[in-house]
Amino acid sequence: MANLIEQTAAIDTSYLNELNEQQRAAVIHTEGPSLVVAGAGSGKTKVLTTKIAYLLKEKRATASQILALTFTNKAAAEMRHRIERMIGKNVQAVWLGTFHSIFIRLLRLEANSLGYPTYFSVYDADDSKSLLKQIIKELDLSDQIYKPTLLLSRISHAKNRLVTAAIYNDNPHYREEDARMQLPRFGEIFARYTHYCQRAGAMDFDDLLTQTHTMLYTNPTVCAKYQQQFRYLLIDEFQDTNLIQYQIIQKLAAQHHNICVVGDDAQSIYAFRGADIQNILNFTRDYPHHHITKLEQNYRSTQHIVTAANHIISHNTTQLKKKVWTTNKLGEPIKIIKTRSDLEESQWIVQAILETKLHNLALYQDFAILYRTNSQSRNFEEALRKKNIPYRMVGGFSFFQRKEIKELLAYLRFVVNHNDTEAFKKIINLPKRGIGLSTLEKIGTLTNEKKLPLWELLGKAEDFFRAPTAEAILRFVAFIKTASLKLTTAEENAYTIANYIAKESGLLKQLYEDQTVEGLARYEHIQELLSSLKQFVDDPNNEDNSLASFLQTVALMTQEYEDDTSKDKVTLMTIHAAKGLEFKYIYMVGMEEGLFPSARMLGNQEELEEERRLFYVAVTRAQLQLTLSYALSRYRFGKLMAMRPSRFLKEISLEESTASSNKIATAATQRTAAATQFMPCNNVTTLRVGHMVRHTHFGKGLIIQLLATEGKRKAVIRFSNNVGEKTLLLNYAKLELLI
DNA sequence: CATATCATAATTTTT
DNA sequence: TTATGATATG
Repeated sequence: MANLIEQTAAIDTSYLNELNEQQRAAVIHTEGPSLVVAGAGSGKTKVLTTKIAYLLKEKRATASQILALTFTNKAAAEMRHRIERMIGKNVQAVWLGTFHSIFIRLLRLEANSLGYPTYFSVYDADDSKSLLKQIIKELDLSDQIYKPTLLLSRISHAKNRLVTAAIYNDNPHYREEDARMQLPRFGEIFARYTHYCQRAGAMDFDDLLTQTHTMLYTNPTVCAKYQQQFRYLLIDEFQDTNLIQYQIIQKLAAQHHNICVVGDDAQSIYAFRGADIQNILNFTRDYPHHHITKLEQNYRSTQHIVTAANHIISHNTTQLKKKVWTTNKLGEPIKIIKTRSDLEESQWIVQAILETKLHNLALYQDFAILYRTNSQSRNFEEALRKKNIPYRMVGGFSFFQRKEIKELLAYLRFVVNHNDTEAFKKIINLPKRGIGLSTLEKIGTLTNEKKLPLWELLGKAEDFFRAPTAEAILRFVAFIKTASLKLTTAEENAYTIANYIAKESGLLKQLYEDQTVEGLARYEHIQELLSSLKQFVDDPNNEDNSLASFLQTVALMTQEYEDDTSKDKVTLMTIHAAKGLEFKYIYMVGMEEGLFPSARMLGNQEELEEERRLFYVAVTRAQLQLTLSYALSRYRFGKLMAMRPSRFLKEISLEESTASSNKIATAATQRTAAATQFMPCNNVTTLRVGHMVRHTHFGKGLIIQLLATEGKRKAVIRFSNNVGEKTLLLNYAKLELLI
């Protein structure tokens, strides 16, 4: 017995000892509400994962008593991985996942009482927009004024403030607002959208939150069950939660009150989606007896980077008091690069990566190029390809958003849920069955007029359509029936059924016959989807390996997440996608007014401050070196536009060293701009033996040797005009590269 | 109903 | 510039 205690203690200290004082305080304070304000790079994930391990080992919590909510799938996967490494066993039973995925799990059990089928469909943003387009058409409105994207975001905001369509239409205040926005019929659209989703047995992303909220606030039995079960709640990225998420969390924690929220107000970048930094303040107000810990020591970045980040965020007026500091070394000053065009920018960055890699013996995976918008990636991709540099792009389109994948998934969805209208719209004429736009429109009107569910109406096709159309529809219906019958048989599983559907629908055949490169790739993708489905079915950790469960899981995979981070590649991504990550060398590109901060965000102070927080996030991704670049001209919408440097560049520093190095960089590029293809600056890594350079005092010279002593890089340069050979410190020498 | 051609809008960020 | 959607034609 004594032996056992000793052993446990030994294990505990070993992992708690890796924490600093504040981190440890955050971990061992398990009972009662607790707020952890975690600065960038302060070991937030470490605290969360250690805390879960601590709860399991020390507090004897069972895995299923712990609910840990993250914002992205990637964060959840990473946490699970780290916990498992820490305690050396599988922690599948811990309720660890994104808000949306965990809520789907809760909802599935109660869907019927909420008026949905158990295996409701999940509409992604495309489905929602397509549905809105249909509604706009039905109401005979112009999609120039009633833009689907705009409508969807308004609906989303309403829902996330707990405003349903019914509440919306009852409140004259909203109608006035719509009139002001020149969208007088928005309320009507909202109501119809809600109705159609319900009728299709489908929830959109926001419904996953609102329905969970409804379930917990209206069904005391269900609510009590989960309040009882979840002894410990942990919330990651708390600053990004919205009102509805916060209220759900509160409700779930109402019995045990063991709720630990971790966040950084400086990194709140999802206000556009309804996230509310006020939630952090609300938390301290709602739980007056909370425990608070501030993690302020940064372990990630150099002093230069931490200082710059602090300067940036100090320009925001709304923020919690916090001082991020580090004992890391000073590091390289932050570089600012000016180029003439977006093309040159990409070429310069790629060249700099190659040279930094050589000089510092770095790997490609140590580098990341960050940008504000996905559309900026193209130039960089081309430049990287030209130099044969391996790269990976995070975000953009995910595997599950490929056309062919969505098509097969739509088939599967429709087999599971016969009223999934959006899935139906995708597949009814794929492959061609002679059912076109007018038939589809007629089906839409009929479901409204006859008040028939889609599936029933299809079954009665003969009553409503001419013979050839009706026959085509009935053949389709028969096929779906056969496929869905297999769902109930024991010999079949999700994989075999999907296989059957892919083959018998003609989808696979159609792709197989397409012998173009793209066609072959699409065929491969389908095979890939099928094999991932097989994996899903065979996974012993999977409680529910039904086809429906697979579809719900996959619906939330909107971001590409690859496991092959092991491969040595340069990473390209948006700042949003970079959140939570770190790289030795960060290139933050496109630092231009109108691009970053985005022109759309210049409207008000709050939006500008969110852009600034976004910049803060970008800067704090860097461990060793940060390079910021901007171009004086850029192609946008196919037109060449003149650009000005971003206001954020002025905000990074009042500090001497950085400021002077900025001057150097800028000056050098200006002088060489006219003469060269490239835009070299005082980036010392650009220099090579044999290069001709110009020094401000000594004039033209030839580099005959490059040295590095005591970490200081020097160059031996033979100057013309009687100056002779000089050894110069590259950090200080003002050199201009001549090609 | 299917296909080809033309016009036009788009670039914020994501579960 | 590119991608998507509307329109005209077969």
